[in-house]
This record gives sequence, structure tokens and C-alpha cells, in this order.
Amino acid sequence: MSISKTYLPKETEDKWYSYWLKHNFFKSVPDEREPYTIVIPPPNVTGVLHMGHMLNNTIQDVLVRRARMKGKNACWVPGTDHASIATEAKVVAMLKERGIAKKDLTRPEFLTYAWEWKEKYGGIILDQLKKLGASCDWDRTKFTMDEELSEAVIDTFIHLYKKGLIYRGVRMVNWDPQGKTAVSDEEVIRKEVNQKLYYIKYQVSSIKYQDQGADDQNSNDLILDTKYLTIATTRPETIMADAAICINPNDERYVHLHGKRVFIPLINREIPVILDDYVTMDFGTGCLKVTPAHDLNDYELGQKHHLPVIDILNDDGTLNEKAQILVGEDRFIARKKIAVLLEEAGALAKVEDYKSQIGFSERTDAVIEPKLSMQWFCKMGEMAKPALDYVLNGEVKLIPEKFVNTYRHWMENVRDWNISRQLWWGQQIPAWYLPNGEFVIAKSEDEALKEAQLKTHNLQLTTADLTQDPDVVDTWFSSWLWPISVFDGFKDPNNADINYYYPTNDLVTAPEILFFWVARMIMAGHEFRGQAPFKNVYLTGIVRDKLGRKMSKSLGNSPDPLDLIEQYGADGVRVGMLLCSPAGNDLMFDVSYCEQGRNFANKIWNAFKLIKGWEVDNSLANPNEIAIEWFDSRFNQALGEIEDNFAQYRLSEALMATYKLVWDDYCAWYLEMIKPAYQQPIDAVTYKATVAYFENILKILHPFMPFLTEELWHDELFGERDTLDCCIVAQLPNIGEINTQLLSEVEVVKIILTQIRNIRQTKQISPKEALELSVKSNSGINYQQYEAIIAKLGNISVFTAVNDKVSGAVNFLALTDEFFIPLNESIDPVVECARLNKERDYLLGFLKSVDAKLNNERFMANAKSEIVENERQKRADAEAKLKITEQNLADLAC
RNA sequence: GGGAGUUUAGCUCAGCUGGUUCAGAGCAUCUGCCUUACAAGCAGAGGGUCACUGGUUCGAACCCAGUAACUCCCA
Repeated sequence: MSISKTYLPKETEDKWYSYWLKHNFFKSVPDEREPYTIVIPPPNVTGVLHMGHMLNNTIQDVLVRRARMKGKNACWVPGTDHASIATEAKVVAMLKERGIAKKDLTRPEFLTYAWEWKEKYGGIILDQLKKLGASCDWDRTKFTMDEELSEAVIDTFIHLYKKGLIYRGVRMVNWDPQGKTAVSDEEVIRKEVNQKLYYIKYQVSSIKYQDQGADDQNSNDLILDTKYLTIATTRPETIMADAAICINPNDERYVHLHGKRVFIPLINREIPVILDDYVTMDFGTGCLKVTPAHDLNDYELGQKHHLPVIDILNDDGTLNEKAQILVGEDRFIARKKIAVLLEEAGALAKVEDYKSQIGFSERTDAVIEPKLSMQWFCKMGEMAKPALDYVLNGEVKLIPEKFVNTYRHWMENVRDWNISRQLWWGQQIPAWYLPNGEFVIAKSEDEALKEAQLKTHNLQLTTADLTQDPDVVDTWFSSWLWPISVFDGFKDPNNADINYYYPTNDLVTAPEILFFWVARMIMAGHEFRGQAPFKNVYLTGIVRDKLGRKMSKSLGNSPDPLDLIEQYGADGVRVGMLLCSPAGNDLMFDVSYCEQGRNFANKIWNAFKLIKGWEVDNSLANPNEIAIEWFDSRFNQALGEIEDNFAQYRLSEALMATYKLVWDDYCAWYLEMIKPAYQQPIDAVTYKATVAYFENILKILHPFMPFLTEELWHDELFGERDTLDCCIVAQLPNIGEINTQLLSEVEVVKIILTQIRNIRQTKQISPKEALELSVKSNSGINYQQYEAIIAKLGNISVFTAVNDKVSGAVNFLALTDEFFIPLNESIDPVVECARLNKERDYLLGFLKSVDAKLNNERFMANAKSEIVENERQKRADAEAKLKITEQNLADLAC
């Protein structure tokens, strides 16, 4: 049977994934081993796999697989998030297509449709993760609206309410007019947008109304005009909601306005001029329109000055009757129309281009409208404190550490969390309203009734008198419980799972949800378990394209991860992702990394092919002792580096160390050293060692490249394997002895071989032509033991040790040892002299710099002794080399 | 406006408590090779005023101050 020339991922991936599943390798139940737990950041149930997931889950899988191979009981809990706004929007859209409007449905009817939709389309993303190789314990798959998880949400709500941490109040919230719901601060994405700044003239009321003809005034004129004051706003459509004009009391330009009143243009409502140093004098005109209903800062200013709140917007962003004009128009259309009306009325002084930050809804991308409404809030201050401490005292480690500062800043300035959403898809708020407007909080309608009867001392009340709050809680109010609720730690706080798996080990997530998810999970962990939910938080970067732009659907710059897997194989894509992903820094993704990953897979495949093709001859002696011993040391050395990198969560460096070990050390050096001549058999000892090394290499590769390694693992090259003897559960080798002298001497051998190849290249000598090599050793290295290797890889026919230099031969230095290769052609003395002179100049310069240190009293006094010793050694080496070089120069009579 | 971070080869990044010649890796580039494991490869080579300006130090990519550019978070 011939082996394919390249690795073919498609033939292995599904096969091994099913095999792993069939034999329950991903499954975890508590036992006596040490647990290693990761809970997945639950993707939206509506989501499809994008590059961010790809990165995130590759990292998790690498960590989980490695833990499994270190003998831990590894458990990776998967699941999805019900994503109320996003899912509800999808369901509404689906219904609309079928000609059904949400408003015509009852809540239960709507929810039936929603569940249907979820069952049918939800969770695709979990199947996509399987393609990537994610070794999740699928039996533990959870959904944030599962019965136990929902129950946990309700219980949590009640618990926090009783503790006084949840309250109801009118607050300015971020209103999403498209989703028609409030969203939390964290769900508002700010973007810089080109806008217009409208300068609008308000007539001052104590002056008689006259003179309209001054369109061409500049700003200074505007200020000097005492009949009008001019404000600058980006939102002219909200002037009808103005409650006052505010100026800075120190603003000398406007002293004449103190105590005055002005008219709102078009509707001619009279409003006061108020004074507050909140107003920045040098922004706009220095006059600020105060619109408490439609701006957070204005709201606060309004509260301070007891201004009325006039809300002129409907929930869908259209103007209502209170606006008096443009009623029913959408806010953006109204903006354009009112500009025209103001212009016609002579109230528009000018329009400027202006850039400013605008909030957009993360879920619907609608422009967020600040809106006053009655909402439920969760107090954060008290909970933030312990959650901050976990991170500050290192019980929860953020990786990289730079996020600690950001985290602290946020936790110290945390604001109360608006947890209600005006949606149906989610956990309905467990509050029941009584006819008198009071409310009770209870787990069920029956309990609510009892509470209500108790509260009102009215036993006549029936459930018909109660109305449950129609809103649901924020999705994050269920995801913050995730590390506890996936192990059913609320209903059954002492069950075997939660006691075993909690706290979890590592959380891998994006820094953008550090606050609205990570911080809150720590709060919940502390509140409900008295323990942080995880020990380490690995924050990945944002996947960007080559040009540094965030990958997004709208830009169309994101490759489909499944296409990438199709093209480069799951292992190739995993390697590609990790090659360019430093922790916490954004990564500039490019498919060329996947290509590199695929090439690497292919390299391993071909190394396998080579070994597989050898025939063993038991009668042969082992000529490769040195090579075998060297690779053993090198392997152990690399193992240490990899271990160290993992301990610091430097995954891309751990991968790179592995990559170089395999490609350079194993393939390029080791296999070349021991490779028998064409169609010659190999001795048994070398063969055995080589196969054993290869098996160890498969182990360290497995977390990165699970499919390829599992495929090779089962080849008969490695002998008969039991059904359950799989690479996925193989135990990683321990670090063995390292012969450092051998390692450094082989480095010299590599220099010699590189020099020989270099000479061949420059002198255009074919690799097939054998050369003679002599060495005049000054270092004490016994080159005899490396003779076989040098002869084989350098194609050297005769390798001799000499006491005197060989004249007329090409020569080079490796450390302080001199090597000679006699050639037929004579050496050009001019070229050779130039080379030697350059070498001498360099050495002289080097010596000078070393001597400068050694002759410097302050250096000798201050530098550590090993550094001084090091300088002395450098000096000795340089002098030795200089001596050789000068001798060569003298011999050539340069 | 407040805070954090980044700036090292064409690209992506290492460079741990300042101390092996003004620095490493992978990719890319250039040159030569279809040398029967691999052209998705092999061998060799080139490439950097460590953003800029000062300072501290015997010694600075690394510490300090300032400047510039970019990124992120918060308001």
C-alpha cells in the first residue's frame, strides 16, 4: 500500500472525532484524579462560528487536551447563551416572513415559536466546534434557558432582592428603538460618526421680537446679538423637549442673559436660562440646551435644577404628541425636516460638520437613545469590592497582567446594572404587581399571591389581581451564573460535580467582555459560593485582518472558518491561529498562517513516510549512538521550554518551540544524521529509538494538532494498540536528563556543516562531490566522535586531525578550531587577504570594547563577578582567534 | 476629557532582575538545487540608528522625562 504524498486531513478528521466520541474520551465524571475544568464562554445560540470563536476555542482545546495528557481529569463544559435581544430579533423576523406580527401573538404563543426556532436553528455553532476538534464533554451541554439554569436565575433575583441589592427605579437607560428594549451600558458600542452641528437661535423673551434677516452672521456676531442666544446641537429634533438653556456663570459674554427666559423656535415655548459651571465655555457657543429626557448629562443637570422632563419620543424612535410638530416622524427624518423648518423660520444660524461618538446597540446596531424609564437595577458597589480583591490579591490571575489596571478602574467606578429588558425571550422577572401599584417578588404565582395577601392584609386577593412584570432579565444575568449553574450548583449546592469541578481552572475569553461577563462571574462566584469561579483568565486578542481592521460581517473581511478547515485542515488552521496569537494582543490574521500550519502537518506526515519505508536489519551495528544521545537531550531541553511557555500561557511560543523541535531538530538534523543510504536497511537500535522519539513527538504535538497525531498514532509503525490506547489520552513524557556538553558540541558541528555547505555554494561545488576536511583543534573538542555525522552530512571523504595548518586550503573557524578543505583550484590571495583583514579588524574592534570594560575601574567595581568573568572569557577567545587570523595573514604575506 | 497599552528586520512577534561584539525567531525575500520522506521541499545568503529627543549609569532595546504616531477602555 502506498502512502499518500501529502497529509489528507479530510480522510482523518471525521473518523477520529467519531472515534473519540464513541469511546467517551471527552467525557468527565468526578474521580480521584485532580480536576481540570474549563467552562466555555457560551456563544449565542443564534451564532455561527467566526474567527473569534475559532481562536478562542482552539486555545481552550489546546489547554484541555494538554491537561488530559498530564493525567488530569479534564472537563470542558460546552453550551450556548439564549441571547435575548439577538434571538428575539431573529424570531420576530422569521414570523414577519410568515406574515405574523409579534403584537398579534400572546406571550406563550410567541415563546412557542421561539423555542421551535431554537430547536431547529439554534446551536449550529456547537456542531461547527466539532469540526475544529473541540474536545468538549458534550453530555454536559447546557443552554442558559434550560430549566435548572432558569430556575437559578429566578432564585438569584429573589435572593438579591431580599438582600436589598435589586431595586426598581426610573433611570436614564440606553434605549434600543429597534429592539424596543433597554440595553446595558456594556452593550452600547461607541463609534465615531460624522455629524452636523446645528447652530440654532433662541429669541430672548424680554426683547421685542423683530429683525429676522441676519443669516450671514459669524459666531462672534451671534454672541454679541442680545436679541437672540445661539446654541449648538447635533440633535435639533429634540429642541421641543428643551427644559432650559444653560450657561456658565463665569462666562462674561452672557452676563446679560442671567435671569432671562428664551423661546424655543417653532413652538415658541418659553424656557429659563440657568447658570451652571458644568457648561464648557469654549465648546460651541457656550450656550447649552438642556434636554433632560434625551441626554444623560442633561438629565442630571435637570435634576439639579428641578427642571421638568419632557419626553417627545416614542419607544420606536418616532416623535410623539409632546413634540407638537413632526409628530409620528422618525427621529432621523425629523432631524432633517426640522433643519428645513428652522431655516425657513430664520432660526438656523449655521451648520457645521462635526465628528462625535455615538452609541450603537451591540445587538441591532440601532443608534441608542437615552431614555427615562422604569427598570430593574442590580446594585454593584457592594459586590464589586470582593470581586476586585480576588484579582488584586492574585487569587484570580488575569493574563496578560495589564488588564488588572483596567479591571480595577472599572470596578472602582462601577455603576448599577440595568437588568431588565423589554422582551419576552428570557427569564421573566419574578415580580407581581398589585392593583394598588405595589409589587411582590416571588418564585411562582402562588407564592406571589401569598406574599401579596400578607403584604396587603387582604385575603380576598386572587391571582387575577396580580400581573407579572412583562420584562425579562438581561441575558448576562444568566451568564454570570454560568460556572456555577452548569454544575447545578444553585438547586443542589453540595452535589458531587460542583464540589469537584468548582472553582474551574482557566477561562478563555475576549477582553471586551471582561466587565460584563468576567467581572460579574467573579461577583456571583463570591456571592453564591464564597469562591472565585476560576483561577486564571486568559484574555485573547481581537482577530483583525491584515490591515488591522476588526473582522466583521459587514466589512466582509472575515474568512469563513469552516472554509479554512476545508482548505487547510483543522490542524493546519489551529496551528495557523496560534502562530499569530500573542496573549492579550490583537492578532493580524492572514490565511498564510494556515498555509504554514498545513505545511507543518505535511512535514510531519513525510517524516512518518520516511521512517515507515525503512527496513530493519537486526544484524547491523548501531552507528548512530551520538545522534541518538544528542536528540534525546535536545528533546528534553525542548520539553522544558514548552512546559515553561505553557506555565506562562505563551501558547504561540510553546507551539513555535514544538515546531522547531520537529522541523529543525528532528527532521532536518536528526533524521538526516541517521538516515540510511538509499534502499539500505537500518539497524534495530536506531530504528527503535527513532520510532520512540517520533511517538513522543506525536504526544507533544497532539494538543495543537489532534487529528494528524491520532491518525499516525494508530499506525502499525508503533505496534499493536488497544482500542483505548489513543494519542488523546497518552501521557506526556517527563523531562529527562540533558547532556549540555553534547548539545553545545553538536552546535559546533552544525556550524562546521553550515560552513562546508556555504563553501560548496560559493565555490559551486556539487553536494555530490566528496571533499576532504582537516581540523586543527584548539578547543579540546574530540571531533572523532562526530566524524561520522560530519562525513555524512557534509559529504566528507577523509576527515583528519592535524597539528599544523594546511597551506593553500580553504579554511574557516568554528569557535577557535581551524578547519581546512583542500581544493583543486588555487585560492585568490587578494580575496583571502581581504577576508582575513576584515576578520582581524572586527576582532580588534571587539577586543577594544572588551578591554574598555575590563580597564574601567568602575566597571570592575560595580559589575557582578560572573559578568566580569564572562568578559575575560570573551577576551581570551577573541585573542585566540586574533592570533590565528594574524598567523594566516602573515603566511599569505598580505 | 480621564485611564491603559503599543511602537524592535518587508510582515507577525520574542528579547525574563539593565551586562556574551548596535539584537533573535517564524514567515516573506534573494541565490543554488526536481539530492527518490517532503518543491506544501532542501541548502545557503541578505535584511534592523530597537519611533524620536534628552537624562540616569562603567554599561540602555530594557530604567526615567518629554515628543510623535497608532490601538483599546471609560466618560
